Amino acid sequence: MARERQDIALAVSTVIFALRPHPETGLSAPWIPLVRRIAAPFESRWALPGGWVAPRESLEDAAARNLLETTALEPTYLEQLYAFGAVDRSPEERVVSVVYWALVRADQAQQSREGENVRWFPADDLPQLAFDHNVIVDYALWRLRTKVEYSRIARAFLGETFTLTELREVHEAVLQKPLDAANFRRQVESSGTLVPTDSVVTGGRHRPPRLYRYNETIELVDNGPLGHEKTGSTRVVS
Amino acid sequence: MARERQDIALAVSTVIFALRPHPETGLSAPWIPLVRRIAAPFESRWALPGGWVAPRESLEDAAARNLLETTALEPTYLEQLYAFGAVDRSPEERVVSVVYWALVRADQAQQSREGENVRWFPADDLPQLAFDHNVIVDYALWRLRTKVEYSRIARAFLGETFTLTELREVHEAVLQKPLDAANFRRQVESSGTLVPTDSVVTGGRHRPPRLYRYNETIELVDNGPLGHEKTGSTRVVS
DNA sequence: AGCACTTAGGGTCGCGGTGACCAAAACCCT
DNA sequence: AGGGTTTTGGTCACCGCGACCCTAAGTGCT
Repeated sequence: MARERQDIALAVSTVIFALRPHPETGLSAPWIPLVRRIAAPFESRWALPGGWVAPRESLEDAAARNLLETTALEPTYLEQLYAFGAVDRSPEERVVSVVYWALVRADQAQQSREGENVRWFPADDLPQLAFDHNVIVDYALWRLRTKVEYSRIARAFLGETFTLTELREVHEAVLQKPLDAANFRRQVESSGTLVPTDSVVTGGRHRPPRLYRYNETIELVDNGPLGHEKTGSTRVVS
Repeated sequence: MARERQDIALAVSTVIFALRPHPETGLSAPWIPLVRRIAAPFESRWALPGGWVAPRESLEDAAARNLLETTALEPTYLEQLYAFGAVDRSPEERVVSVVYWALVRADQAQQSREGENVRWFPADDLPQLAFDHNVIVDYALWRLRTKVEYSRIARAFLGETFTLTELREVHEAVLQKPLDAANFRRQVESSGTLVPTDSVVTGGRHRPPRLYRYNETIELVDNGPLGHEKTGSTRVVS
């Protein structure tokens, strides 16, 4: 089964989500960082951060590396989204892109050097992007919204401990709709994914809320075909 | 952003499901075809059908083509599963495999020339396969089972029209558990995905069941990022 | 013809989860 | 001390689902 030269370039791109106040509503909403292309094709258009896969790194490692290089971000969550392989996605060259999606905390997003070539945009209000990247972002947004309801990815937007209101606000930001505080509490309590700590947060002019942490002994519903083993050198911080 | 030679081979493999009676229980269950490798690495091991992506064909087209070439099958359903890209998946060469999963009807599976190099196995009882293919099949099976509950993929195992009992038996075969006939009926009826025809099936020694067909006007819940547009020359038969 | 048999198809009922809404608790600030 | 604000718990109607029962309508046998 000898193989001829394929001349198919293998790229990795990542849709990175962080939560920030939306410029219009003022409510927290998903934002993503884009990089401005400085070469053809689609020169000067905004595009997803990405790059080529090195010969001796896994796809996930490539995604994490490109993320770090272009936006200086280390995600708290990273998952494969889809492999895009239409023949005419890129003019001239044949490029297959394996796209990942990632979540970062707001404080991490602050650190990312924003400038002429990297800028954050509200995920629901993007300019026309290079390649098929608008379609990709829409799909990533759909996955984020469906998955936040049955998985535990909201933790990736939060610190080690958090109040139920903070967790609820993450869900509200992702789903873009208000949730009943009391019902939300019961849901997460009965799901068993949360463990109450002994501490509460004082200082607000209201009843001090309890701090919770995630129950590490519970499995994620769906963490892909590779289960839990981290491949290669990727380290997902908790 | 000049790119060096990557020397990463891009392959496509497919997990093909058909329903057949299980050798032990006798009940209908998922089977998949495997091909025997005739070259290193993993020579003489069973493996998923697949091959290299041609420079000017989409990933989906490549999957459909390899399917046809190796097993003479045309799937009624074809969807991307995952891109596997660990560095050491294949000894020697660096191979990234975009894996698809497909559904074929039992009568189609009959046609597939079975022989020394192609054989069907019960999906839950496989030998040790080449590469990471055991993991891949397990993941595909998981996807099939979760998706049959909220999507309409069961139609891919059936003909144009079918009775509710036939549809239920497909679900039972996939989920490997019996379902209540009355409750199943209400579920699919209230979902609106089915349209009753005027015909019934006579000949059985019992009340003749009505034939149904799928409601084409209803959208699939999740058909991937590319929506419904068929890319390239892939023709998925109905 | 009539009866037995078999599957189709419909009815009922209890349970659990969800959402809408209300009420109390606990803290801060004035 | 009292008002304001958020947390936290309670109630209740509703819906979907599963378990279970019953009737409908054919075939084939006697």
